[in-house]
Amino acid sequence: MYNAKLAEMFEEIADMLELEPNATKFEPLAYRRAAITISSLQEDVVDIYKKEGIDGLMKLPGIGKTIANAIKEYIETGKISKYETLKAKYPIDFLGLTKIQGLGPKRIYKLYVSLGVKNLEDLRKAITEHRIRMLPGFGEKSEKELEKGIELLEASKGRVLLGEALPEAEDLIKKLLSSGLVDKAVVCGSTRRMKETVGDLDILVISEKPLEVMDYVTKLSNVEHVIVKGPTKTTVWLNIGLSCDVRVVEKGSFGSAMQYFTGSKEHNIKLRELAIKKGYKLNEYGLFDSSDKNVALNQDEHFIYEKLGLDYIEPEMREDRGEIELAIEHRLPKLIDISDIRGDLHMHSKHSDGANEIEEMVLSAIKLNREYIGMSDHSKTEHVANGMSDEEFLKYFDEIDKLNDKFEGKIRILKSGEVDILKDGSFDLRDSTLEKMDYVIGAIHTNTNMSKEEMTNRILKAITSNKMNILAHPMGRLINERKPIEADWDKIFEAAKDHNVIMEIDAHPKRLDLNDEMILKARKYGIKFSIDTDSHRTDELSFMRFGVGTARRGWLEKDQVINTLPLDKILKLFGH
DNA sequence: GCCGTTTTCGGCCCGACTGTTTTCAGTCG
Repeated sequence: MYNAKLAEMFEEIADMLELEPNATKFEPLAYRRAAITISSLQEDVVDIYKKEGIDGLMKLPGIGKTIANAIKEYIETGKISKYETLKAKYPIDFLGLTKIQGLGPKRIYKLYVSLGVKNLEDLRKAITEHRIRMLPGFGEKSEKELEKGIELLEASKGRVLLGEALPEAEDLIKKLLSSGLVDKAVVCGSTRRMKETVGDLDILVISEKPLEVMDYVTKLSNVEHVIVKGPTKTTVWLNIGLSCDVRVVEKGSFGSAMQYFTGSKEHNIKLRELAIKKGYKLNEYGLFDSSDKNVALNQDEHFIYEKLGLDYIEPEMREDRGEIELAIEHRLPKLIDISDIRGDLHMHSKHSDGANEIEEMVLSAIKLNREYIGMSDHSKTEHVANGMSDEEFLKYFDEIDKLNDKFEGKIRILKSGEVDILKDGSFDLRDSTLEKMDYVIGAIHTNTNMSKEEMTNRILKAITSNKMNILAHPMGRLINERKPIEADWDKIFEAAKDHNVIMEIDAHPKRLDLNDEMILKARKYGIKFSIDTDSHRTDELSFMRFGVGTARRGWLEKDQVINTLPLDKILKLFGH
């Protein structure tokens, strides 16, 4: 997969072009846009090139003849001559150095020319020797800022899981609201878009006392230190290893500010271009007409989209993946909502690796108003998870029967199991055991490094066996920890459609599997999904919102998700 | 360098904050 590498190279070409005196300032922009396109691509550029050649590449947004040819050159020779030429002139590690807060191409070049700084190590040395404060355009303060920047970079865990970021944001908002200084406080940015990982928190505040809010934020107990502080915008470093922007606007701008700070950047750029075409200017303060009058004063986000001729686009869809075009044509999907969820089909108990008894899970589900849950503890191959044998599953089902008697009328507990799909595509339980389940969840936990072809055949065999109803966490990845398995997903989704096998959207914040991009791919096959929490303890049943957020990012509607069905319909779906 | 429901030429999103500047360039999101 060359996508990531190519995106990095284009990013560096852009950095270097910013230093070229005779390059227009729009040329770097073009390379940055190409980098974004390629890094967010679901398909391998090599596949696109093999299938459709240069023309296929040129169909991608922001990629024209020159950049398409550069991609071709890289695929065929492993090099891009433009990159090589520039790199010979600027032998600097831009990729590493631009990661430091406050350091961009121009200042990096200054450091190179005057101090010979080429990389992070050189920079560190120059700082210790106090050589930076001597430079024109730099001072003692800049030197200290860079030192801090390196520290921050090293302390940063990179992108934080949505499951950590969202609760942290909610905590900050609670504090702000109880401060008595703010009228409104909401989370925006990628957290509001429910992106699986979050680079920083964006919090938008309405207040009559912005200066006091800024002071209040910098003094919060979870703030480690202040990165920037102005009259309306403050950036702080939180002790969970994440930075947080707090921005104050006036009441009348709340709608446009929410739109602006929710992003994504790509979505916003497109929206602002559209605004210009319609004779407006869109920014965080409002939507301004040709006489500079804010027509969106005191209006909400819906108004802005409407004024630009679009249907309202839900935050989770705002990624410039075609949603703006659909909104113009009034063809947006009506996204599933958390309130549509009636059941939760995947969870564990003390019978395998869960922390609670079945009954405790049941009580927790009742509190969440679930109509039904599915108990699905591990099967025997999962030794480390204390997986159950056929005999143990029979006892498990007996216990569920008793609990169903006890909780009749309150909730229905379905019998299932997260059954291992073995290396050869068979299951590790007897057919007679599988038949006693209301539905069967199949999962791959072992031999995850098989070749793409072997893995595909393994999964296809399980799907076509007609013994399995749901494929659990299909990609098998753990965010920031474990790579997904390799498989031919087109073949898998096609078979799933033919054999009525449901794809899971595992809502655990570490998994979110299928992820948004794969859901977008899978939905085209017309298959159904199940959003499951895969809970291992009672409090994890609340992970449902992360799964629903991911489904919404994958443009799913209510009727594409089976656990929005009432009990009788879902039993019918499983053939009962 | 890319792109077109005003355009194949002439545009290209927009504003906050910082440091070292006497009026702004660089960086960020």
